[in-house]
Amino acid sequence: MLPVGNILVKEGYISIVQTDIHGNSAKTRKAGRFAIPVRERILVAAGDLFHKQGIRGVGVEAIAEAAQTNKMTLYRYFDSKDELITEWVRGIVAHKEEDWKDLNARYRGDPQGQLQEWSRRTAAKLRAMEERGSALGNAFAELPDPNHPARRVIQEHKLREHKRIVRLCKAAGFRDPALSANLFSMLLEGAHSCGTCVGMRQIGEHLVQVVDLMVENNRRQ
Amino acid sequence: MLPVGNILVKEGYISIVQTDIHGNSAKTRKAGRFAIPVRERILVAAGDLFHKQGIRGVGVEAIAEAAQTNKMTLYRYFDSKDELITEWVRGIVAHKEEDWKDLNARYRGDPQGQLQEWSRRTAAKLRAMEERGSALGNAFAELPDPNHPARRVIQEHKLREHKRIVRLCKAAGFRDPALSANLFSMLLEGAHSCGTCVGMRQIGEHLVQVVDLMVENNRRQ
DNA sequence: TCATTATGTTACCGGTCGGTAACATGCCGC
DNA sequence: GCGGCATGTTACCGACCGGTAACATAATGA
Repeated sequence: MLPVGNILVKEGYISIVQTDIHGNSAKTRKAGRFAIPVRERILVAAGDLFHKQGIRGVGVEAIAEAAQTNKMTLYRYFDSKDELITEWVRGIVAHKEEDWKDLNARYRGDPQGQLQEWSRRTAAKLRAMEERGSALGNAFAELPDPNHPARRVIQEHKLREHKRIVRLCKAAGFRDPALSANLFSMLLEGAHSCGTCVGMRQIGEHLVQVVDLMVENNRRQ
Repeated sequence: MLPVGNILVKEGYISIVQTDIHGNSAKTRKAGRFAIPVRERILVAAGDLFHKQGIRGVGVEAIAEAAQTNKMTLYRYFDSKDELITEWVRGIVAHKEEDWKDLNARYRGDPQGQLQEWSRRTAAKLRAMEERGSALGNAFAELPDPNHPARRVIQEHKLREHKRIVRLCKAAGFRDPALSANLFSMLLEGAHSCGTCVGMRQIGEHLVQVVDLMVENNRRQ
């Protein structure tokens, strides 16, 4: 069991526990209050299962169980499974965009630095990933319906991300910003799929190397 | 209706027809023989639907209908849906490896040329794709079970493909073949996901440009 | 023509899934 | 302690899905 905050990972399933004032774990109490509110627990559990077993491969019942609650409560917080999926995706996207903002704050006025640091962070995520690929990428593949709200959220996010990269390439003075940006995007996206056969660690390292080389080449020219 | 050989595409579903000696379409005959054998028709229909609606999003009944046959006949040719999926994946993989062989024959002893031509062919496929991404990539995302035969087929294929690229990079005399090969793989794989937000045409063109640049740089050095 | 073989038809099975209703139980603030 | 409110429990519904059995029909070849 690997403690991660209040979330314990056990046998591939997450379970969320809490100890009350007397040190009794929530599991021993019949209906104890949890440190993490239900809604969030459900989202965490859903995300974990969605990512591991595929969105369509996991039922709401299993999600509720993994979140230490039940189906009824789940449906009191989410109108439907599709809404739960969408909310989950929204969370990931929000987190990534927070990451971009943080990057922008730390490397203000240094577009090259931002690109390099982003590649380093991506490499770190790849290293921590192992096995199954990108959550957003998989979700996108699993939701073919162009009208599915979650799919739209992913699509819009990818577009924003790409525009951000184009902006950075322009600011960094790349000779052909559109081409450079596409190159960066292809590398960043491709690393996830390639990692499954080359190994996440190596692909991460090489991603960083290539990005560093590109930036260096651009500086010298 | 867009005629593609004996396969007609209508309203997103494929239907396979044939005219007999007297010019009567198979549809008018109650149980006419088809030019394309049932098994192949099922595979084509399954592939089309799998790719468009997702593997888990389409039922065997719908596949049988799209193939102008019925569920019973489908199960006479395939033991299970999973086997049908696997057979379909095997077909795609075989086709891609044929493509590699053809490349090797046409550009024998010219590894740079092979890499460039492969990028051009990939770009052409991207252009013809539009909308939904790579069939293999999506299938891989939709089959999380590491023991699923289809997943293994994809995995092994990706590995072979990557090894082939490494071999080409070595033969082409790239300074760091492992890194160059990973770069190529990332580009090739990433192009499919990026295409959905940048546009398949542009991403294809830029893919070719980048690969050409890499080869050129390698030649000059 | 007749028997064989391939295909179509219908009906069904068990299981799962998303989603809901009705009610029971616990928790907390007053 | 009591009442309101969040949560848990159980049972259920209709729909769909993968897969099978039994039988009917059509094409083919001898």
